[in-house]
Amino acid sequence: MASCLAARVGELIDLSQSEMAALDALEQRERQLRRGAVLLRENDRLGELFVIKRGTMMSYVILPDGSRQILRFLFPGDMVAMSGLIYRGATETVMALTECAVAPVERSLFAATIVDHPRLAAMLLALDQMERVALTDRLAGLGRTSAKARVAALLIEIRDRLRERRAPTERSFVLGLTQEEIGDATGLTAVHVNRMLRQLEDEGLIAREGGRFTFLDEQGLMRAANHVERGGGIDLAWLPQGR
Amino acid sequence: MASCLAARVGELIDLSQSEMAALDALEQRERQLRRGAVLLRENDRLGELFVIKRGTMMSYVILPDGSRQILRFLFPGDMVAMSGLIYRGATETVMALTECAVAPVERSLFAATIVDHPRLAAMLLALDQMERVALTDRLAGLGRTSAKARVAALLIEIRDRLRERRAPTERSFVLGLTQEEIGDATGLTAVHVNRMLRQLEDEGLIAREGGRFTFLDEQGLMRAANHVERGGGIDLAWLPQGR
DNA sequence: CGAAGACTTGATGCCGATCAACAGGGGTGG
DNA sequence: CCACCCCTGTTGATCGGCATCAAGTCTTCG
Repeated sequence: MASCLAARVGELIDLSQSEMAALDALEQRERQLRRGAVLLRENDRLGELFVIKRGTMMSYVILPDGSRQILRFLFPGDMVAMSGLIYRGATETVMALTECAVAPVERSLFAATIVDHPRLAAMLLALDQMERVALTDRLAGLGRTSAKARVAALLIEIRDRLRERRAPTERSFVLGLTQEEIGDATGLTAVHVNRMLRQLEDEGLIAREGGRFTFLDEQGLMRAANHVERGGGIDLAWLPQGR
Repeated sequence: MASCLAARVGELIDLSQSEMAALDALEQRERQLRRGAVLLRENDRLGELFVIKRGTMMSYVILPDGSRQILRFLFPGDMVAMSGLIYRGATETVMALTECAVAPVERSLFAATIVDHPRLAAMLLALDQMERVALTDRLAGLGRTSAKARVAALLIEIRDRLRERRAPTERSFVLGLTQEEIGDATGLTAVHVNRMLRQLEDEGLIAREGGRFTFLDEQGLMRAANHVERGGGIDLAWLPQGR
């Protein structure tokens, strides 16, 4: 399929021909990234933003004391470096977790798309809000939940994101993260992440073999994670007419 | 001044007459809130969003175990319940910290504004990004910094937000939060917040009298907070033409 | 085959939570 | 107008969760 952005947006609304063409146009160019490659580094000046076409990435910041906080995991159809819309320098580092392909988008082209397609502008705002809610959920997790809950929540989040684009029938999935990375995302040490995974395993909530995870007791895992379901009720009736 | 949103956006770009009128139109209605009043509760169905006109508010979630995580503090010109653009139910509770006035905005009017004024739509995206960056900074703080750093960072953040709209010359400010609220924002207990404030005081970084704070050693406080300056370099040259 | 990275497990220590007690103050009702 | 009470702030004592340090295994890749 041509446009990953169109696929993402198309799950929420029916796109017009010209809207689809506009989104396609954003992803004309393509750039390959090898596993571990850095797409952009904090404070890099950047004149473009990116749409992820294939693979998974992550973004993070490094604090003065050298510790790392992973901010988000990125999947096909996600936009990267949107904060470049306002800040001159990148606010986070973005790195490929797997082989990836991204589409660079000039800011001027982005602006033109907003002007020509108001409904797409509204959808971008809406997608931003979904991401903001995901961020606040994680914020609440970091501030107020136990180590076990945070690890469980991360497993669920990644599984759900992977499912969006793959067969939802798969009983298991490959996480694709080291325990150190899980720790940097959840605010824990790699050692403690290991213990929490073992505990989840001992309690019969998950199974592991290599990097592959299986949820044995999905209900129990959700409970352990303090998981809040957000699916219930998307409402886009207010959107303007498509063009 | 009529429109708080116009004031906020106007700090970043020069608005046209018709853009200013459009933003004014969003804030026609006004609703008063008393200190402690709840504007909306998590899971409330809502058909509108709000612009804060006067006062300060906060938004939070309550976790299954009863603990509270404060997600953001809201000031005049901020938009509330933008996540209502996509979720049918509110994702956070919003409460007034002081006497407040808010302007309810119908989603349909919001949509019309986006269509008529593409540059305003782009600015809303940009403002969203500023907020997203603030959120990720706080995420990194919660995940990776000490209790003292988090409290110091909160003091700086609130001071800066208050300064945007008041005399930047004031040496001191009224925080307007209880220590319990500081704790719920930083992921700490009220007791420990108290100790951290005392420590900052003993180290000569801040002074307190009643609810009024003074920064005695701003450099030292920033260092203690792991503060990252984001001001350096706003770039909005890519924006489309105003109408 | 060697080396580096990822995973695992145990021992110990510290930061921040929890429990507890008391002081001050402001609002409310009698 | 006063008495009471609840909320907020303050400080001490103790506890526990997660970090830190350390050692060893397994895997992967050059």
